[in-house]
Amino acid sequence: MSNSFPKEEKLKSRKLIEKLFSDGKSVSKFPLKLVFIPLTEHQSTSVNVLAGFSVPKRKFKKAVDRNHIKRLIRESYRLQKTTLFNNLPTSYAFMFLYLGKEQPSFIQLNKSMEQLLNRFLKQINKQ
RNA sequence: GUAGCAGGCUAUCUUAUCGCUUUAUACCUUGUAAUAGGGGAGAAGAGGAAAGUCCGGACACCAUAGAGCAGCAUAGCGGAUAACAUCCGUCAUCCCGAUAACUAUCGAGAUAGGACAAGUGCAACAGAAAGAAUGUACAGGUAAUGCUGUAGUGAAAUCAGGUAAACUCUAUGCGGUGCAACGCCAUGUAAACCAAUGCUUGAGAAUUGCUCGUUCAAUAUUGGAGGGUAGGCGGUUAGAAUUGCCAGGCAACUGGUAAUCCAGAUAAAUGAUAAGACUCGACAGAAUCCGGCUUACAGGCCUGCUUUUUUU
RNA sequence: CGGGAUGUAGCGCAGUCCGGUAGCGCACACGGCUGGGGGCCGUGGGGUCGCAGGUUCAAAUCCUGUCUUCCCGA
Repeated sequence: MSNSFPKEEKLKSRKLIEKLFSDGKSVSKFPLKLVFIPLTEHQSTSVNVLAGFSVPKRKFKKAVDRNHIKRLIRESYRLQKTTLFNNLPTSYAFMFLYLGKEQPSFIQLNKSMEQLLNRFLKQINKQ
């Protein structure tokens, strides 16, 4: 049950996304980059994290490739988000970006995701 | 059997676990009930090109949608179609191959294929001369003359010359904007909206590129409830639909009948892991919906024609 | 979803409207001026005009299709 990734946990609001890119901070571990921003109280719901995924069109011209990479990232996030939620004090909005130029394998992506989330937690705890 | 060409069909599969989108019965809770909330067994879930956006429609709104000009598109003839620049048939012209022999027949293919007997323009080099023109050599001819033939230049040389994928003319068609169209709800700022009345001006503004025409029009009073904002719902998938059979037609296609329901997302749903099979898997991801065209593309299957080999 | 531009020599551009010779600058090669370099002067080489097809006697130019790159609007 905890591994599911329903609609409510997806980042959908256009305003929130714009605010995320203008005011948000970022952590990166090649080939992934995470942009995040804390959610204010009235924005936060029962959900811990709102997450979105993006692959630039400039690097992957074919829609099939972009879709596939987004699916891989989403799958990797879905499998690892439980441990993240256990250590999070407040709610956040996430946007994952893919920076690489080639099609990744799921195993590589999974490792990168693990390291990326650890770096994120460290940065949070410093503050 | 082999190789090639053309056309059509197909587009890896199986199992388990975790997850995504749509739909959803039983069930649980509140409640008299309608209903509301929870729940989630099961079912369904990208393409032949979903692509390029090159044509044609459907559908929606705009009443300043009218008239004229301009502009754009099409172009043998006949048919199909909702419509088309698509498709089918056919004629003509051109090209290739075979037969046959200097002219036809057969097969395969290509064609933006109306008009230069309305006007305007254009034709490098060569050539006397490229269109209100005339001339060299030889020959012929005349009362006389480029009057006639041949040579020569050129893609084209006197003939109602060529050229319209040159302007143009003829015929036919085309209102504009596009689902982010458009309708509704919620939130909520503010007087930027609408109607009526009255007043002044006819300046200015609006529209399809232009003209005509048309419409609006400062401010004030009264009345109405509108305007902006991508937050949500509808539009949104049952259709010029698919499949089978029968009938009509040379064909494109049409009619009848039976059965079926076959994606509907909205930062945007198909993936991951493990195992197995084979021929080892190409190009590639729906976004309002259809009909075409074009482009990309591994393998497999079917049909027809041609080449060559073997057997009868 | 809609609209527009671009492609010509190694690089940057003109020529395309209105069809007949492909040109300019930088760079490159050779020669000269100088004792040498730089600089200047002269000469020269180098282009499938993105690709395919068509119209035409003739196409970078006209027409059709297609590909690449880039930009704009919602």
